[in-house]
Amino acid sequence: MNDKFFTLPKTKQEAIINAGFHVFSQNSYKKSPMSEIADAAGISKSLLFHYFHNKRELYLFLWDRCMEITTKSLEENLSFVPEDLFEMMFKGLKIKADIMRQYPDLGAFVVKSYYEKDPDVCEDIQQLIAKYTNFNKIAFFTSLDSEQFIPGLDLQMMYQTMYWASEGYLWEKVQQGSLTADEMEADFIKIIDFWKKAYTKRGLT
Amino acid sequence: MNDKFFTLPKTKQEAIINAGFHVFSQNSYKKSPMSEIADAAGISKSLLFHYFHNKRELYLFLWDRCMEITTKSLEENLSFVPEDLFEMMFKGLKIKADIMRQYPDLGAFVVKSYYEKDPDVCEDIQQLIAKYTNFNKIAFFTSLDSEQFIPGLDLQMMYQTMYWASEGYLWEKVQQGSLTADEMEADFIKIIDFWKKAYTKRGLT
DNA sequence: TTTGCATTAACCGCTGCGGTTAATTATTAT
DNA sequence: ATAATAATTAACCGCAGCGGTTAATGCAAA
Repeated sequence: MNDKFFTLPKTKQEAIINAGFHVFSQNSYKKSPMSEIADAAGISKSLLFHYFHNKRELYLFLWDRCMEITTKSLEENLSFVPEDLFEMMFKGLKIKADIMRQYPDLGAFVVKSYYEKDPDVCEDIQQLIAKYTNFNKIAFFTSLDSEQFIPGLDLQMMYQTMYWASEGYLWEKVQQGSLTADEMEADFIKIIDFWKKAYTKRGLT
Repeated sequence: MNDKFFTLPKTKQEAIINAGFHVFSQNSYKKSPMSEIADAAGISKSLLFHYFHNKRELYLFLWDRCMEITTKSLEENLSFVPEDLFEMMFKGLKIKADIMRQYPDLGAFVVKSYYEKDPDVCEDIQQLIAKYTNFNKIAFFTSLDSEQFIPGLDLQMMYQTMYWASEGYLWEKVQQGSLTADEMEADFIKIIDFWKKAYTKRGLT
C-alpha cells in the first residue's frame, strides 16, 4: 500500500477505514465495490486506488487494523482484571462499546470476514485469525467458583446465557441501525445489574 | 407467476424456495443473482424465469410464503397457550426450530428483507410487514405477574434477557452454519431449565 | 411420427466492476 | 507571479455478470 495514506489527517484515515468496515461487513468480499467504499469515505475511487493498489490489499489492511485496534484497546483497558465476574463482564462490554463508538462496523466486519469464502482472501484471513482470539473469552480468566452465587446455580450455563444475551442485544440494535455506544452502555448497566441481583446471594431483598 | 410451479413435486418446490431464502438472506436484493438461486436449486436460470417472470416476483412470492409458513405453523402449534412462561418460551422456540428444520434460511431471510432498502421492493415489503407481527411477542399473552417467581425480580428484564439470549444463541449457531434443529431443541431444554431454576421460587435447592 | 411440454443453451443489451491514465485543482517554492 | 510539485478527480477501458428472451433441445404421450 501507499505510505502516503498515513500522512493523511487521522479523521480522513478513519473515514476510509470505517467506510471499508461498513461496506465489507454488509456484502461479501466479491460484492463489495471499491466505488461504494470511496463514496462512503467521501473521496473518489481513483484516490482510494491511489492509497491501496487493489481491493485485496485494502481488505487485508482492514483486517490488520482490526487486530491492532482491539489488541491495543485490550492492553490499555485490561491492565488489571477485576475479580468479580459481573465487573469483568461489564468491563468487557464497555471496551466493546468504546471500540464501537469509534469504529461502528468493526465488529460486523470481523464476523463477516471470519466466514468469508472467497479464494482471493480466504486463506490469508484464516491464517491471521489464529492470532485473533477475541476478548469474549476474557471472562474465563476470572474465577467463577466463588461463594457469591446462589447455591446450586449452573455457573457455566449462567455465563453462557449472559454471553448469548449480550450478543443478541447487540445484534438487535445493529440490525435496527440504532446502536449508539452511550445507549449501549446505559442498557448494559441495567442488564448486568439484573443478573447480579438474580444470581448472587445478596442480590435480592 | 406461473401456476405450473405448484404442479412441481413438493421437494423441487421447496428446493427452489430454500434456494431463494438462502441467496436473498446472504446478499441484498440487488446483489442476489437469479442465476445463483437457480444453481442452488439445481435448475437452470431459464427455468427459474419460466416459473417466476422476474426477480421481484420471486422475491415477493418468497415473502408471502414466509408469512404463510409461519402463520400456519403457529395455528397448528398454538391451539392452546400454556400458562407457564417457560413452557410458553420453550414452545415458541420449538416452533422456530421446526420451521428451521424445513426452511433453514427462512429466519435470516425475514430479517434481511425487513431492513431491505431497494426501492424496487422496499415499499411492498414494508406494507406486508404490518401483518407479520411475529411470534416472538406471544409470550406477552401469558401472565407474567405470577407468584411463582422469586420476589423482587424484574420480570420484564427477565423476559427481555431470555429473549436476547435465545436470539444470540441462534445467531451463533447460524453463523457457524451448524444449526441442526435437534441439537437446538436439546440445548433449549437445558437453557430454559436453567432459567426456570434460577428465576422461580421452587427452582433451586 | 408427430404433438406438446419441460428444460436448457445460447444469446442480447446493458450495468457496474477493478483498475489505469490523463487532466485538473490545490499547495508550495522560488 | 510563476514554475514545480503534490493531491485529487474525471474520463476511460476491457470485461464479467446481470436480468431477461429466444431458439433449440430432450422427452413423454398419442
